[in-house]
Amino acid sequence: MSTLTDIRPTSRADALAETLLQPILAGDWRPHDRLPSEHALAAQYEVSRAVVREAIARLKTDGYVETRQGKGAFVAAAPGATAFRLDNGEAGDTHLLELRALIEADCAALAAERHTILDLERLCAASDAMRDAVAKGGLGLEEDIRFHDVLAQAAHNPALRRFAAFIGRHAREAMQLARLSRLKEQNRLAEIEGEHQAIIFAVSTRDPQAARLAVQYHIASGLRRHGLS
Amino acid sequence: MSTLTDIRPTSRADALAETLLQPILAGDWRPHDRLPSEHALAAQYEVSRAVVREAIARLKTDGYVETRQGKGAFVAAAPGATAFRLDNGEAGDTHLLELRALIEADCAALAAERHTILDLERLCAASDAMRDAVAKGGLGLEEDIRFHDVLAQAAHNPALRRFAAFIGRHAREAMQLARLSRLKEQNRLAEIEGEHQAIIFAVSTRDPQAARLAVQYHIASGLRRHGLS
DNA sequence: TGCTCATCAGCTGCCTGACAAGTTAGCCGG
DNA sequence: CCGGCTAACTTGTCAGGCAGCTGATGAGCA
Repeated sequence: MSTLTDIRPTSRADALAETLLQPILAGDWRPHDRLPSEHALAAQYEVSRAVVREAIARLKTDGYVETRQGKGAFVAAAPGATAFRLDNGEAGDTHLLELRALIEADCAALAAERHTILDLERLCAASDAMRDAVAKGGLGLEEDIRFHDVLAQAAHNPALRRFAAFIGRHAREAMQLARLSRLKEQNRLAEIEGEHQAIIFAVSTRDPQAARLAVQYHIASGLRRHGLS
Repeated sequence: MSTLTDIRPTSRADALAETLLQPILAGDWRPHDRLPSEHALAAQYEVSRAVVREAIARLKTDGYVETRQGKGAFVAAAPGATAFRLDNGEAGDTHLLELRALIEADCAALAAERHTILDLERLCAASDAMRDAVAKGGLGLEEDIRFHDVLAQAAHNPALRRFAAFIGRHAREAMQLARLSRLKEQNRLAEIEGEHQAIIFAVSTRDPQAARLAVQYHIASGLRRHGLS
């Protein structure tokens, strides 16, 4: 009945986890509903109990199901509430890049309001480090990441900073599809430097709106540089 | 050597996953490093291979390790990049509530630029539904969630909408600690209705800045109503 | 010497069967 | 009718084994 034994996209456990997730996402299995027992699932999908356990373990870590020894497995009260996951197909999505731009702009706006002297010094240092890296012939990718993290740090909101790092990493992966290295040939790395300076200036003048606009321009320019706009 | 067999915080697999996560987070195990084999880990921590497999499966779904059949398990290139997870202790954090306010404001700003007639109709319908629910003596919690989701939908960015739902759920959990039901006694549910109307108006006039401010005021008022500001 | 290729040890993926521990429902005796 | 006990579930854990894949080793050949 099942095709799990025939096609194997990844592993049996992954496939089964995906299969079991559907009724939960679709709402066919409501919160607090009991899932079939591991034994029943193993029989139904023609896999061993170990595979079922691994699939359920994955759904557990994602917060979709909860298990209690002796009682069974249940759909969690708030399915999917523990982790925010980006689909693989979503990488490279323009919506993802836009979300990153919004978050970074929020970081800049908050940074404009709350930054300390130390934050400004760190921002300048990060910008200088990137300029040096570019001057030495590198791409300055690590330094660019560092600059944006320092900006997020200046917003003084750890949750925001963590999410900015998370979304930024995915957005960068998406952009790498567009051949980062060719930026070097076109000598456009200097543009980035100038945009970073504009962000620092907007933040230093404690102008949230200007900081937001500076970041939005910076991200949009990045997309244009990568031919993604 | 190990205490896993003595104390059991949750399950052996959970405990082992936590144990194995530490060297990764601390940087002792660098990306692309190979983990000890399942057999070696089972011997080292005095558990069965099934427990080791389940622990590693959990680290896999969180994106900390990758496994390849015949080669072994390796620290992922970008540990923790696949899922954004909120610690339990973070619920109720003011930083989390602020992050939610930023995201909702972004939703409103985008909605102001991109909303369609249908979006406006849905917004009004959601607002009406909440007013009806309150009129009938309810709290209108479900309807309130619906209103904010419709607003996020009007931004026409699925990734943003998903994250808004994710962060909103956590923020609501945090606020429930502050006894939502006492809002009813103080007859403050009408305030929410008015603030929703203000958001709808700002969106309908296609004024991103006004929409952003309207949401920020709405969230801040919500915090004040719950005594969290 | 240098190259090719078969063999093999080790690893993960998966399976089977079993026991331990917790829960629940029903039966039985009072 | 009620309370306690048992039996039949459930998940958690264990042991052992086979299959498929990988990398290295070493024999054989040019």
